[in-house]
Amino acid sequence: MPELPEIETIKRVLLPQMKDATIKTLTVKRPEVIAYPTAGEFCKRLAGQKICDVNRRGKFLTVLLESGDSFTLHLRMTGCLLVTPSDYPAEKHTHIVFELDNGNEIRFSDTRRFGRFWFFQNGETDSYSGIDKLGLEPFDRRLTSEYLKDRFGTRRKSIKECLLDQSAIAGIGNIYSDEILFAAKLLPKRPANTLIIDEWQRLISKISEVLIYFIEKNAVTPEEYLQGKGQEYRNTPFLRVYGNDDKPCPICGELLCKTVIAGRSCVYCPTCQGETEGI
DNA sequence: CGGCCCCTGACG
DNA sequence: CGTCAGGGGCCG
Repeated sequence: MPELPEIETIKRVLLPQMKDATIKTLTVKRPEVIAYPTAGEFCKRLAGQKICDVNRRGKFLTVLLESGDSFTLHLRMTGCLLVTPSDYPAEKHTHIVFELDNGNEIRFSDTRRFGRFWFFQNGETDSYSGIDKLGLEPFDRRLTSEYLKDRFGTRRKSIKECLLDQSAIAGIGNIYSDEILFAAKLLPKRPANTLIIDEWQRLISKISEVLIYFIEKNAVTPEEYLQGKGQEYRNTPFLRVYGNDDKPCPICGELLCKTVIAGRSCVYCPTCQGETEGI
């Protein structure tokens, strides 16, 4: 469910609520959500630790502890993190509760239970979560048209798939790949090896533009975030194509089309994104 | 690469 | 009832 803009929002909302808090105890109700090392070890190691920072990398969050230990998490499709007063009613499917020394709790809930946590001791290398296989952050200055052309320029795979490839660019998912391609006026199914340098350039500039736009649109206060159960802050009204199939294109008014690319649903405007300009 | 897996819930 | 969902991993 959440992509880079949502993860960034979660980080911004939760960091001030977690920073400098100490984890008194924690409860893991579903051991399978702890991918490394084990649920028992996860609880034992984290109890008593003080939180000093939260970082985002792609769609991952890493919580840094004063000791130098850390834990990394990925929310996958339906994962949700909330900081709540300890007497706040619990969400269904709450799998981990961190009891903090400031009267609050960090709660992880996840309907589909795809989300995962990994714990690492100070100095231990994370070769488990997949965070080490991520490509460039979308706002990295090294993300240039040359970088993408080198990586994908001779490949036939669609540019939609290129955007979803976390080992090339980290953080773009199915919603924002559609939004970025719409903004860049490029057909999602275009094979990467047919793009000219100007088109790569356009794609690059729209990647950061669209993601920054949605990070801003998603901004919420901690109160609003909690009120919306960590879900409702997502500003679907601002999406221009995703979820709007069979509705008119916001630019030209033609009906948007829906298709499937690499097993993922994909919405685009055949006119604005240039159906006629060569597949 | 496609296909199937992990899960629950919403919707047709 | 079947299909689909914004995640990723694994398998042949």
